[in-house]
Amino acid sequence: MKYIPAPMPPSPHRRLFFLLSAGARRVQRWIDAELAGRGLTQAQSGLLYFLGRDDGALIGEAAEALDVAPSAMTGLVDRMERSGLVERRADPADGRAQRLHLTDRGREARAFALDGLRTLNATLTDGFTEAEVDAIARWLASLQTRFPRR
Amino acid sequence: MKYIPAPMPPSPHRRLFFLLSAGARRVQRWIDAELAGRGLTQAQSGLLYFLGRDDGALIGEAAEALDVAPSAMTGLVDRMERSGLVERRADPADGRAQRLHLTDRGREARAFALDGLRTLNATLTDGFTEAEVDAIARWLASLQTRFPRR
DNA sequence: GGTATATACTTCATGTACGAAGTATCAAGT
DNA sequence: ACTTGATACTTCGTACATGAAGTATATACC
Repeated sequence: MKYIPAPMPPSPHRRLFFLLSAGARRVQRWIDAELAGRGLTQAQSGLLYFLGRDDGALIGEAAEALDVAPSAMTGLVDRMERSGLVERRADPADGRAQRLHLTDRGREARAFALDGLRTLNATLTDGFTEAEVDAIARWLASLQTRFPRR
Repeated sequence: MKYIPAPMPPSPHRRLFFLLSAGARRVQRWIDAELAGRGLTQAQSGLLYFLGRDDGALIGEAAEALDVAPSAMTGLVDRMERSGLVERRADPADGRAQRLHLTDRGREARAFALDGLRTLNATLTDGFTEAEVDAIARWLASLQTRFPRR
């Protein structure tokens, strides 16, 4: 007997929350697949994007800009340093700080990743009016203030 | 020098996608914290919810309903079986199948979790008009069809 | 009945994320 | 100079998610 994938029941208990987390995972999977050819991932594209604008940023700054925990950024940088996309350089003025820099490979990868992100963001607004997109964006942005860190 | 946590730059490259994944993580963290007192997590609340309606479902059916990979469901069930919330029972008619059932503790936990989910979903619509919520819900639901599995 | 394919699930390797706790360094106040 | 506290980062344990590959059982066809 085949299971019919009903898009999660009438009952509203899980409604918006479920749609949000399931939707985010779907999109993430899609961009991950898009980037996989170059050995990149969604999270890595975020750091590449950020460092293209803020080369030499601290790990904590990158974590804040991408809204992840500092410990998550440590791991991300570890993996990206291993694959030669970024490098850590000790800050000469502050013994605690590690400044992040794109490598040449990182800059190439970034160009590729931004292409994918551009396409994705265009697709995401497809079929919705400007007013709707605006409401959606405001709603998503409001989550940042309504569900604060800490 | 203090880093000003600009909510991710003017450039729209990462705009909606970033808001979506960051927003989903924020909300997830919030409900995880809410449930942590009872040793529950967001993902576990999903399975509790589902089994309350579909007790005796197959692992694959649960995976489909919650939109996760079957292998992810295996792990989730492992953890929840360890903490005594659900149990696997071999299907007498099909040697491959494992039917999932809530335990008594699972049923209690479910009631608690649904409370949190109810509150969360109410909060999520706060401050937005019915038309806006409708657009948001339609947009989120559209992700399922626009970014299909596989 | 015997083989081929499909199905249900598990295992493994990898990536991402969190919080709590640890280390090292810097900055302030005394 | 000496604590005291804040800051920058790392490490550790846990949870969750994926895809690829494996095992076992069912089913369909000849």
